[in-house]
Amino acid sequence: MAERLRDRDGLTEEEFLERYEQEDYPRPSVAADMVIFAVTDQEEENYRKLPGKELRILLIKRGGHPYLGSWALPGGFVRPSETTEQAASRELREETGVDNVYLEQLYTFSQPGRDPRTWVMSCSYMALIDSARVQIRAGDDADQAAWFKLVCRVRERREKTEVWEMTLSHEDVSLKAVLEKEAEGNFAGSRILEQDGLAFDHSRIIACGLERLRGKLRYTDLALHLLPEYFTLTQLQQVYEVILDRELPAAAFRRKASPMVRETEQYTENQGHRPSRLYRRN
Amino acid sequence: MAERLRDRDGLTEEEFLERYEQEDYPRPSVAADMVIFAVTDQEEENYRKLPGKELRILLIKRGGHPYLGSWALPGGFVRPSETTEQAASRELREETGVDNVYLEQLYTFSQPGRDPRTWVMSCSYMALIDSARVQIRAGDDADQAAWFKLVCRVRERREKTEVWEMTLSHEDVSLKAVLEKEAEGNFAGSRILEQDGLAFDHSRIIACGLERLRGKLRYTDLALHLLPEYFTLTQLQQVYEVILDRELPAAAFRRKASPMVRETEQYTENQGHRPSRLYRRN
DNA sequence: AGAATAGTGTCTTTTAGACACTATAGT
DNA sequence: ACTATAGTGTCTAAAAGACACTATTCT
Repeated sequence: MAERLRDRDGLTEEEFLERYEQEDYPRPSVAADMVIFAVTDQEEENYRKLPGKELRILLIKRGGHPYLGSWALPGGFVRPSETTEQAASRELREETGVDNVYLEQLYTFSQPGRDPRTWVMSCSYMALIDSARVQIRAGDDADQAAWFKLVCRVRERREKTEVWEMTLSHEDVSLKAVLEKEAEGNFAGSRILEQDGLAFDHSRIIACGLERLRGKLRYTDLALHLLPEYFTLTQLQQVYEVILDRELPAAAFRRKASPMVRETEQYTENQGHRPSRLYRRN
Repeated sequence: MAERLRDRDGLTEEEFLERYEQEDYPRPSVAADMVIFAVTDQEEENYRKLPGKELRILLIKRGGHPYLGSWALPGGFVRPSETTEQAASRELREETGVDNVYLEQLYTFSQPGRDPRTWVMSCSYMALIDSARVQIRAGDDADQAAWFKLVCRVRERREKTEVWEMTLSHEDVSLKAVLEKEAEGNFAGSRILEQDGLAFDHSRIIACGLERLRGKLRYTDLALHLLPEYFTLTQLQQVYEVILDRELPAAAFRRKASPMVRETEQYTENQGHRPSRLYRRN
C-alpha cells in the first residue's frame, strides 16, 4: 500500500529513493568510546590475608595530536556498515583481545568543540570484563595501554550541586579531574572544573560510566561480569564494595546476593584460613 | 606544557590543528528524535466523577518519502553549532511552542539501514510536559501533528524473552507495533516484530522512552513535570497509575509521595465531593 | 593454639501493602 | 441524606541493617 503513495513531486517511494542524493548538510564524525571496567587484586599484602580489590579502567596514551601524551579512553570511529555497539565491540577486541563481553551504551556526548580537530560526537559505552581474561594487546606502535586504578568520590556538597574528585593512577602516573554536577542530575550534564592528563572530555565519560555501574548494582547482577566463572561470595562482596566505595554488612549482603548465584560443591583451598564455597552465576 | 609537545611529524598541537583537514571517512547524519509525553484527561465521563487519565505522545504525520503518510516522532538533524540536546530542545519549541521542559537523553540508535535514504543515527530524547501548556503549532504546511494515546504491555512471557504490544490511538487512527525483548535486557536491543503506521524504527524508540519513564518513577520525582504547578495527590497518583499501567494503594502512595511535594493552603473547588488539598513540587 | 576468614541466627528498624475507618463539599 | 472522593490510623509482612556467635582450615 505505502509503495503506491506519491509525494508532492508525484514520486513513489521507490522513485524517490532512486533519485535521492545526500543533502550537503554538515555531518559529524561519530566515535564509540569505552569505559572498560575490571576489578583486580591489590599487589602487596602480607602473609595470609585476602587481597584487597581495586577498580580499574583501561586507558590509552595518545601518540598524536591533539592531547598528545595524555591518556584517553579506547575507542574509534563508527563505520557505515556497523552499529555503534559493533564498533565498540570491535575496538574492545582489538585493544584487549577479549570477546563476548558485557557492553552497555552510556550516553552520546555532542558538545561542539569537544574535539579540537573537527565535529566529533562520542557515543560512549561501558564494558565489564573479568580481569583474568585480559591481556592487553599492543595497538599502534606508539600507543601504550594501561589499567588505571579509579577512585571517584564527592569532595563537597553544596546547596544544589556536588563537586566530585576523580583520581586515576597506574604505577607512578597519576591523573586527576574535578567535576561539578547537579545534586539531582547525573554526570552526563556535569561541568569539568579541572582535568589533568586526560584527553578530551573523557573524565566526564568515565564519571558517567561509574555512575551507571553504581546505580545498576542495586537491581542487577552486573557485578558478576567482573568475576571469573567460579567465585566466592566474599569476592562478590568485595567487588560491590570497591565499586560503591563503602563497606557492606556481610550477612545482609549474602541474603541479597543469594538469588543471583548458584552454589557449587567446590571450595577454595590453601588460603591460610577456612575454605570458602565457590558459586556460579544463576 | 602540552603546547610544546611535538608529534612524529615534529608539529606542535597548534601547528597540527592549523594543518588538519577532515579525513574523508564517511560520516553519518545525526538526528535528535523525541518521545514527548503528556498526561491528559479522558474526554467523556459522567456527572461528578474525576476524569480518568491517558498517557499520550506527540506524533507527526510524514508529508514526504520515505514512510509517506506514516506517523513519526518529532525530530530533526543536529547542527554543528549545537548539542543533540539543544537540537531536541529547538525542535520541541518549534513543534509545540513550549520551552523549559524536562528533557533527558535516552539512547542512540545506529542500525545501518534504519533510514532508507542514507546513513542516519538517531539520538533520542524523552520530554515530559504539562499538557495544559501545550498548543500544537503547525509545522510544515503538509505536516500534521497529533497526541496519540499510548498503551504498551506484555503480551507473552517466554523462557528468555518477552513479547510486548504497543497501541497508539488518536481519534479514528490506530497504530500498532509488536516488539520482542530479552527478559533481562531493555528495549534498546529489542526486535521489531510488527509495526503498522509508524515510521522508521520509532516503535522501538517509543518503547525505550516508556521503559525509562517507568523505571525512573520509582526513585525520582519525574512525574511532577507532567502536572501543572499546583496539583492534588490524587492527580499525581493517577499519573503514576497511567504510566505504570496498574492501580496503586492510596495510603502507601501518599506516604511515598510526601517527601517530593509541599503542602499549600489551597484546595480544589466545585468537584461535587470533598475538596482536595493542592500541593507543589518540593 | 591462634590467625583469619566463612557462614549463620536473631533482634531491631524501616518500608510496603492491606484495609478499615473518618471527613467533607456539592447536589 | 447521599455520592464520590479525600485523607488517616493501624495491622501485617517483607526487607535492611546491627551484631553476636559458631565453624573451619592452615600455619
